[in-house]
Amino acid sequence: MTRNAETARLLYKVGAVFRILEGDTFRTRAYFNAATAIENLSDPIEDLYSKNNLEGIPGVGENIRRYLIEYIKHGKVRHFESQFKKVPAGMFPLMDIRGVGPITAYKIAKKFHLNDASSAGEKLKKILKQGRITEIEGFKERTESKIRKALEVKAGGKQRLLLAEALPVASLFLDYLKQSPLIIEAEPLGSLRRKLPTVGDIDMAICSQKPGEAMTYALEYPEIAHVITRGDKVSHVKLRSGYEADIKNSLPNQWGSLLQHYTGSKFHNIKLRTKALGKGLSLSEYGIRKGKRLIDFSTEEDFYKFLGMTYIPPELREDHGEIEMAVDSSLPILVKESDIKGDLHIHSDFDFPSSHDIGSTTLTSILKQADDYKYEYVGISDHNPKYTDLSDKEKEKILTKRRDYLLREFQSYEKKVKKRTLKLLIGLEVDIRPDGKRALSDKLLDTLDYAIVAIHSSFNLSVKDNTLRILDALDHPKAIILGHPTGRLLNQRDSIQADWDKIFDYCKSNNKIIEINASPSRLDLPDDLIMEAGKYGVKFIINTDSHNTSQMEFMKYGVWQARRGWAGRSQIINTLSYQKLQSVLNLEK
DNA sequence: GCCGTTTTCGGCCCGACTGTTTTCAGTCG
Repeated sequence: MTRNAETARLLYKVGAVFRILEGDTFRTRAYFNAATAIENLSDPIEDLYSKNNLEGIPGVGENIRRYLIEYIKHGKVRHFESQFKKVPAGMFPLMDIRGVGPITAYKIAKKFHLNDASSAGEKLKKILKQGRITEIEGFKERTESKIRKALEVKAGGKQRLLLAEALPVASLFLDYLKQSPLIIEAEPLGSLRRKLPTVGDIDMAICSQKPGEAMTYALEYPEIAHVITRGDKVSHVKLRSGYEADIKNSLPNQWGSLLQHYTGSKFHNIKLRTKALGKGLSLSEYGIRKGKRLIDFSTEEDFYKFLGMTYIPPELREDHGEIEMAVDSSLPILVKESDIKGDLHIHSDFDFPSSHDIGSTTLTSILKQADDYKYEYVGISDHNPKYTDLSDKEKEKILTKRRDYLLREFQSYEKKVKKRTLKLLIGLEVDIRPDGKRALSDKLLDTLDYAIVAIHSSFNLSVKDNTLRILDALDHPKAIILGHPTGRLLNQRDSIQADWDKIFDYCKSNNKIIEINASPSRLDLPDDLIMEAGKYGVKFIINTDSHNTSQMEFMKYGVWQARRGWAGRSQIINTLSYQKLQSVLNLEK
């Protein structure tokens, strides 16, 4: 568990205790809100603390901030510890079960003396087996079976899905839904629609004149393993693939309100509704209530327009200032997939002693794919030759051979298609060594059109060392792109620690380009850092890092990621024409 | 406990679904 997740969990626990001890739902909500906000931070909370930035966390006020500082400094909070002693510790793990909140967990833990967090789960299973849950007042057989079912679902649960794993699952579901004449429209919702790099479950909206019948049809989807909750308006199911899905239902005249409501994010909606309340308007998935009148919205555009705002693209709906800017009509015009004119991070199948994996498809098929996408240029950037084991002479030989091979293939492709529109650039992805040296000599670097420098080892260095090694590695005219900057692998490896302000400042001053790596398991730079870099005026390039031709379609994930970071076309250099790109990369004509 | 285009006091997004009761509490997103 990351430090942020641990901190969030602590606050959830405290909130739960206040719910039990004082019945104060608002104080509980305050702690839960703070916990959610910290969970969603992408900077580690200790970094914010050391930069004196804790004030910026929404929902964290003076009191919680003080407790957080105590927690960061000492690993615990005295006030919290004394509160925890007043409830059985076994209640907390029970709250991880769907449908079990603070009060249910407390009642179970209290009744059966679950005073130890580590054994509470096993003890609960035993109690369920013996059918003893009904000994608690107000708990009948249905509650018992609900908890039992939730435990089964939890046991078969999976971690968050990559967006690229979720979209195909969603798309099959959409195909099924759209087959029915009852269903006029179907759309993904939630984090899937906001294009978060990972999503928790697969939410679907359906639009029908006969919502009840449409829901019945949706629940007959053969991929549904079982229905967890079922309603005319909302149902929750578990798919055979192990993933959970929500299905929401709407009439056509309320379709816009429904999409808006369930696309979220939660923070975006809370801000929107709080602001609307000030004008005497109450927002819901059914529309906007003004006094006794409910106003319908069949499109989201009309919904936002009624509130005096321009349309806010789903990728921006995180309460990062988009609501205020939509009121002023000052939202940025975001980059689109059709703006992209090339991809400079593609690995070819040229076979040599490479420091990392080589690509698996020929240059010809890469060029053909690029032509299909109507690109103006592609750049091949294989990994550098092995750093050790090879002499500089041998490396030079390899790189010359590679250049000859690529040019020969390129010319033969041009002849075949009888046109000369697509341009080829020959680059290289060069390792940043732990000490900041590049894994290629300056002399060989000069033979390239450009180099992408990137970290591939020693991810756990200090903030200072990582910052220094990145700045050192960029200090050469050909080392112009910083590849997958944080090195994160979603669900697998955290981002490196570095002083990003310093790096962005350097990039802006020295015309270095930051890569937004579109590989679905990377999506690196993270969205909040894209926003941060954007404030410095740094330019980006969206690259796929393709190791075979089929991965070139990942460009759309990079574009979505850029949009989540508020990036417009003018900030992305691979929206430029080839001529302008040459000047950005300092290429001789 | 948080927070401010009715505010430093007095509200706190909004509604669905479930279970146990018949008007509501708990949980979820």
